[in-house]
Amino acid sequence: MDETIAIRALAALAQEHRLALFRHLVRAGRTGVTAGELASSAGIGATSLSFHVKELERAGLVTQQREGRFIRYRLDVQGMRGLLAFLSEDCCDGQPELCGDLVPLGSGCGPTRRISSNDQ
Amino acid sequence: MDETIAIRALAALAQEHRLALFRHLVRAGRTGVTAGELASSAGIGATSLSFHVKELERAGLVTQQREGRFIRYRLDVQGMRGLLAFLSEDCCDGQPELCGDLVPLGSGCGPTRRISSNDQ
DNA sequence: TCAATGCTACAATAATTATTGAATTATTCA
DNA sequence: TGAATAATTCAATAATTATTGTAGCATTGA
Repeated sequence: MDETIAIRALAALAQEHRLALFRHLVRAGRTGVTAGELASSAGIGATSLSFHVKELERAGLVTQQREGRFIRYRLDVQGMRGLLAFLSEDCCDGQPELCGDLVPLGSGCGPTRRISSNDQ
Repeated sequence: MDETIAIRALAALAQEHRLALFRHLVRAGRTGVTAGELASSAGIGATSLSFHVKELERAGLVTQQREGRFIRYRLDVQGMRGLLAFLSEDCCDGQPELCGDLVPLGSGCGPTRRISSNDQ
Protein backbone atom coordinates (compact mmCIF):
# COMPACT_ATOMS: atom_id res chain seq x y z
CA MET A 1 0.00 0.00 0.00
CA ASP A 2 1.11 3.48 -0.96
CA GLU A 3 1.63 5.96 1.86
CA THR A 4 -0.68 8.46 0.20
CA ILE A 5 -3.52 5.95 0.11
CA ALA A 6 -2.83 4.91 3.68
CA ILE A 7 -3.09 8.52 4.83
CA ARG A 8 -6.30 8.93 2.86
CA ALA A 9 -7.73 5.82 4.49
CA LEU A 10 -6.65 6.88 7.97
CA ALA A 11 -8.11 10.34 7.43
CA ALA A 12 -11.31 8.80 6.13
CA LEU A 13 -11.68 6.74 9.28
CA ALA A 14 -10.65 9.55 11.60
CA GLN A 15 -14.10 11.10 11.65
CA GLU A 16 -16.99 10.18 13.87
CA HIS A 17 -19.62 9.70 11.16
CA ARG A 18 -17.33 7.99 8.67
CA LEU A 19 -16.03 5.60 11.29
CA ALA A 20 -19.62 4.73 12.18
CA LEU A 21 -20.50 4.25 8.51
CA PHE A 22 -17.45 2.11 7.98
CA ARG A 23 -18.19 -0.13 10.94
CA HIS A 24 -21.78 -0.46 9.82
CA LEU A 25 -20.55 -1.61 6.40
CA VAL A 26 -18.05 -3.97 7.98
CA ARG A 27 -20.85 -5.62 9.89
CA ALA A 28 -23.14 -5.69 6.87
CA GLY A 29 -20.53 -7.60 4.89
CA ARG A 30 -21.32 -8.70 1.34
CA THR A 31 -24.95 -7.68 1.72
CA GLY A 32 -24.02 -4.01 1.83
CA VAL A 33 -26.26 -1.12 2.82
CA THR A 34 -28.14 1.47 0.77
CA ALA A 35 -27.28 5.15 1.06
CA GLY A 36 -30.54 5.95 2.78
CA GLU A 37 -30.11 3.21 5.35
CA LEU A 38 -26.58 4.37 6.00
CA ALA A 39 -27.73 7.95 6.48
CA SER A 40 -30.38 7.06 9.02
CA SER A 41 -28.09 4.63 10.83
CA ALA A 42 -25.61 7.43 11.33
CA GLY A 43 -28.26 10.05 12.00
CA ILE A 44 -27.10 12.37 9.25
CA GLY A 45 -28.74 13.93 6.20
CA ALA A 46 -28.46 12.83 2.60
CA THR A 47 -26.02 15.55 1.65
CA SER A 48 -23.74 14.79 4.53
CA LEU A 49 -23.87 11.06 3.85
CA SER A 50 -22.97 11.62 0.24
CA PHE A 51 -19.97 13.70 1.26
CA HIS A 52 -18.68 11.21 3.80
CA VAL A 53 -19.29 8.04 1.84
CA LYS A 54 -17.43 9.58 -1.07
CA GLU A 55 -14.42 10.06 1.17
CA LEU A 56 -14.56 6.41 2.15
CA GLU A 57 -14.75 5.46 -1.52
CA ARG A 58 -11.85 7.73 -2.42
CA ALA A 59 -9.85 6.01 0.29
CA GLY A 60 -10.56 2.61 -1.23
CA LEU A 61 -12.49 1.40 1.78
CA VAL A 62 -15.95 1.23 0.23
CA THR A 63 -17.49 0.35 -3.12
CA GLN A 64 -20.70 1.51 -4.70
CA GLN A 65 -23.30 -0.16 -6.92
CA ARG A 66 -26.52 1.22 -8.30
CA GLU A 67 -29.67 -0.86 -7.79
CA GLY A 68 -32.52 0.90 -9.52
CA ARG A 69 -33.07 4.12 -7.68
CA PHE A 70 -30.97 2.97 -4.74
CA ILE A 71 -27.24 2.93 -4.39
CA ARG A 72 -25.79 0.12 -2.38
CA TYR A 73 -22.49 0.52 -0.56
CA ARG A 74 -20.23 -2.30 0.50
CA LEU A 75 -17.00 -2.65 2.40
CA ASP A 76 -13.99 -2.86 0.09
CA VAL A 77 -12.36 -5.84 1.75
CA GLN A 78 -9.11 -5.48 -0.17
CA GLY A 79 -8.83 -1.87 0.87
CA MET A 80 -9.40 -2.70 4.50
CA ARG A 81 -6.86 -5.50 4.32
CA GLY A 82 -4.36 -3.18 2.72
CA LEU A 83 -4.68 -0.64 5.49
CA LEU A 84 -4.38 -3.20 8.27
CA ALA A 85 -1.35 -4.65 6.55
CA PHE A 86 0.23 -1.23 6.14
CA LEU A 87 -0.26 -0.38 9.80
CA SER A 88 1.36 -3.56 10.98
CA GLU A 89 3.88 -4.35 8.27
CA ASP A 90 6.67 -2.20 9.62
CA CYS A 91 6.28 -3.17 13.23
CA CYS A 92 9.55 -4.41 14.68
CA ASP A 93 11.25 -3.74 11.37
CA GLY A 94 11.16 -7.40 10.46
CA GLN A 95 12.27 -8.57 13.87
CA PRO A 96 9.11 -10.01 15.41
CA GLU A 97 10.90 -11.13 18.55
CA LEU A 98 11.39 -7.51 19.58
CA CYS A 99 7.76 -6.67 20.12
CA GLY A 100 6.00 -9.87 21.07
CA ASP A 101 2.26 -10.02 20.54
CA LEU A 102 1.99 -6.59 18.99
CA VAL A 103 -0.62 -7.49 16.41
CA PRO A 104 -3.87 -8.69 17.94
CA LEU A 105 -4.12 -11.96 16.08
CA GLY A 106 -7.07 -13.16 18.08
CA SER A 107 -9.24 -10.12 17.62
CA GLY A 108 -9.90 -10.42 13.93
CA CYS A 109 -11.30 -13.04 11.70
CA GLY A 110 -9.78 -15.48 9.32
CA PRO A 111 -7.90 -18.71 9.80
CA THR A 112 -5.28 -19.13 12.49
CA ARG A 113 -2.25 -19.33 10.29
CA ARG A 114 0.23 -17.14 8.49
CA ILE A 115 -0.58 -15.96 5.00
CA SER A 116 1.95 -16.43 2.20
CA SER A 117 5.07 -14.36 2.55
CA ASN A 118 4.44 -12.24 -0.52
CA ASP A 119 1.63 -10.32 1.16
CA GLN A 120 2.57 -6.70 1.12
CA MET B 1 -10.57 1.03 23.08
CA ASP B 2 -12.86 4.01 23.20
CA GLU B 3 -14.10 5.37 19.88
CA THR B 4 -12.90 8.86 20.75
CA ILE B 5 -9.36 7.63 21.34
CA ALA B 6 -9.49 5.55 18.17
CA ILE B 7 -10.46 8.62 16.15
CA ARG B 8 -7.71 10.60 17.80
CA ALA B 9 -5.18 7.91 16.94
CA LEU B 10 -6.42 7.62 13.35
CA ALA B 11 -6.29 11.39 12.96
CA ALA B 12 -2.81 11.45 14.44
CA LEU B 13 -1.61 8.93 11.89
CA ALA B 14 -3.45 10.54 9.00
CA GLN B 15 -0.77 13.14 8.41
CA GLU B 16 2.35 12.79 6.35
CA HIS B 17 4.86 13.94 8.96
CA ARG B 18 3.23 12.18 11.89
CA LEU B 19 2.94 8.92 9.99
CA ALA B 20 6.66 9.18 9.18
CA LEU B 21 7.49 9.96 12.81
CA PHE B 22 5.35 7.08 13.99
CA ARG B 23 6.96 4.59 11.64
CA HIS B 24 10.38 5.83 12.64
CA LEU B 25 9.49 5.20 16.28
CA VAL B 26 8.05 1.80 15.46
CA ARG B 27 11.35 0.83 13.87
CA ALA B 28 13.37 2.32 16.70
CA GLY B 29 11.54 0.15 19.21
CA ARG B 30 12.50 0.31 22.88
CA THR B 31 15.55 2.42 22.09
CA GLY B 32 13.42 5.38 21.13
CA VAL B 33 14.54 8.54 19.34
CA THR B 34 15.28 12.05 20.61
CA ALA B 35 13.18 15.00 19.45
CA GLY B 36 16.03 16.45 17.43
CA GLU B 37 16.69 13.19 15.65
CA LEU B 38 13.01 12.83 14.91
CA ALA B 39 12.85 16.34 13.51
CA SER B 40 15.75 15.85 11.14
CA SER B 41 14.55 12.40 10.12
CA ALA B 42 11.26 13.93 9.07
CA GLY B 43 12.85 17.05 7.63
CA ILE B 44 10.84 19.42 9.80
CA GLY B 45 11.67 22.15 12.28
CA ALA B 46 11.63 21.96 16.05
CA THR B 47 8.35 23.82 16.38
CA SER B 48 6.62 21.60 13.89
CA LEU B 49 8.02 18.46 15.47
CA SER B 50 6.83 19.54 18.88
CA PHE B 51 3.35 20.11 17.52
CA HIS B 52 3.13 16.78 15.74
CA VAL B 53 4.72 14.62 18.38
CA LYS B 54 2.33 16.07 20.92
CA GLU B 55 -0.55 14.89 18.77
CA LEU B 56 0.89 11.41 18.72
CA GLU B 57 1.24 11.51 22.50
CA ARG B 58 -2.30 12.78 22.95
CA ALA B 59 -3.45 9.85 20.85
CA GLY B 60 -1.66 7.40 23.12
CA LEU B 61 0.71 6.25 20.41
CA VAL B 62 3.93 7.68 21.78
CA THR B 63 5.56 8.25 25.16
CA GLN B 64 8.08 10.82 26.25
CA GLN B 65 11.01 10.77 28.68
CA ARG B 66 13.48 13.49 29.51
CA GLU B 67 17.17 12.63 29.38
CA GLY B 68 19.17 15.65 30.46
CA ARG B 69 18.65 18.31 27.87
CA PHE B 70 17.17 15.81 25.42
CA ILE B 71 13.72 14.35 25.28
CA ARG B 72 13.43 10.80 24.09
CA TYR B 73 10.28 9.53 22.41
CA ARG B 74 9.21 5.92 22.19
CA LEU B 75 6.38 4.01 20.60
CA ASP B 76 3.55 3.31 23.02
CA VAL B 77 3.13 -0.36 22.22
CA GLN B 78 -0.10 -0.71 24.15
CA GLY B 79 -1.59 2.20 22.28
CA MET B 80 -0.61 0.77 18.94
CA ARG B 81 -2.02 -2.62 19.92
CA GLY B 82 -5.23 -1.00 21.02
CA LEU B 83 -5.71 0.72 17.70
CA LEU B 84 -4.97 -2.38 15.66
CA ALA B 85 -7.39 -4.33 17.82
CA PHE B 86 -10.07 -1.69 17.45
CA LEU B 87 -9.75 -1.65 13.69
CA SER B 88 -10.11 -5.38 13.40
CA GLU B 89 -12.33 -6.32 16.34
CA ASP B 90 -15.62 -5.65 14.64
CA CYS B 91 -14.80 -7.23 11.35
CA CYS B 92 -17.37 -9.86 10.39
CA ASP B 93 -19.34 -9.06 13.53
CA GLY B 94 -18.02 -12.16 15.24
CA GLN B 95 -18.59 -14.41 12.26
CA PRO B 96 -15.09 -15.02 10.90
CA GLU B 97 -16.32 -17.35 8.19
CA LEU B 98 -18.01 -14.44 6.41
CA CYS B 99 -14.91 -12.53 5.51
CA GLY B 100 -12.12 -15.04 5.12
CA ASP B 101 -8.58 -13.77 5.38
CA LEU B 102 -9.53 -10.23 6.22
CA VAL B 103 -6.87 -9.58 8.83
CA PRO B 104 -3.32 -9.82 7.51
CA LEU B 105 -2.02 -12.33 10.00
CA GLY B 106 1.23 -12.76 8.16
CA SER B 107 2.19 -9.14 7.91
CA GLY B 108 2.74 -8.40 11.54
CA CYS B 109 4.86 -9.81 14.27
CA GLY B 110 4.13 -12.12 17.10
CA PRO B 111 3.40 -15.83 17.22
CA THR B 112 1.17 -17.57 14.71
CA ARG B 113 -1.66 -18.48 16.99
CA ARG B 114 -4.91 -17.21 18.33
CA ILE B 115 -5.03 -15.38 21.59
CA SER B 116 -7.51 -16.66 24.18
CA SER B 117 -11.01 -17.20 22.87
CA ASN B 118 -12.62 -14.57 25.06
CA ASP B 119 -11.19 -11.81 22.92
CA GLN B 120 -14.11 -10.12 21.23
C1' DT C 1 -44.39 12.71 -19.96
C1' DC C 2 -45.11 14.00 -15.19
C1' DA C 3 -44.67 13.40 -10.22
C1' DA C 4 -42.26 11.16 -6.62
C1' DT C 5 -38.19 9.14 -4.69
C1' DG C 6 -33.19 8.47 -3.88
C1' DC C 7 -29.14 10.42 -4.21
C1' DT C 8 -25.36 13.81 -5.70
C1' DA C 9 -23.28 18.50 -6.82
C1' DC C 10 -22.55 23.06 -5.71
C1' DA C 11 -21.90 27.13 -2.86
C1' DA C 12 -21.49 29.55 1.47
C1' DT C 13 -20.12 29.34 6.06
C1' DA C 14 -18.04 27.55 10.16
C1' DA C 15 -14.63 24.94 12.35
C1' DT C 16 -10.38 22.56 12.64
C1' DT C 17 -5.56 21.78 11.52
C1' DA C 18 -0.82 22.95 9.83
C1' DT C 19 3.10 26.13 9.30
C1' DT C 20 6.20 29.72 10.52
C1' DG C 21 8.87 32.84 13.32
C1' DA C 22 9.77 34.89 17.78
C1' DA C 23 9.86 34.37 22.58
C1' DT C 24 10.30 31.21 26.57
C1' DT C 25 11.67 27.30 29.58
C1' DA C 26 14.91 23.62 30.97
C1' DT C 27 19.36 21.74 31.12
C1' DT C 28 24.44 21.49 30.76
C1' DC C 29 28.90 23.14 31.08
C1' DA C 30 32.54 26.60 31.53
C1' DT D 1 26.16 33.15 36.80
C1' DG D 2 26.22 33.40 31.83
C1' DA D 3 26.43 31.21 27.28
C1' DA D 4 24.97 27.44 24.58
C1' DT D 5 21.89 23.78 23.42
C1' DA D 6 17.34 21.25 23.27
C1' DA D 7 12.80 21.66 23.14
C1' DT D 8 8.16 23.98 23.94
C1' DT D 9 4.74 27.80 23.85
C1' DC D 10 2.47 31.47 21.68
C1' DA D 11 0.49 34.13 17.95
C1' DA D 12 -0.52 35.00 13.17
C1' DT D 13 -1.60 33.09 8.88
C1' DA D 14 -2.80 29.68 5.56
C1' DA D 15 -5.00 25.56 4.32
C1' DT D 16 -8.14 21.89 4.90
C1' DT D 17 -12.44 19.81 6.37
C1' DA D 18 -17.39 19.65 7.88
C1' DT D 19 -22.15 21.30 7.67
C1' DT D 20 -26.21 23.14 5.69
C1' DG D 21 -29.47 24.47 2.27
C1' DT D 22 -30.68 24.57 -2.51
C1' DA D 23 -30.60 22.90 -6.95
C1' DG D 24 -30.02 19.14 -10.11
C1' DC D 25 -29.77 14.31 -12.02
C1' DA D 26 -31.34 9.38 -12.38
C1' DT D 27 -34.83 6.07 -11.83
C1' DT D 28 -39.49 4.33 -11.19
C1' DG D 29 -44.24 4.00 -11.92
C1' DA D 30 -48.69 6.06 -13.12
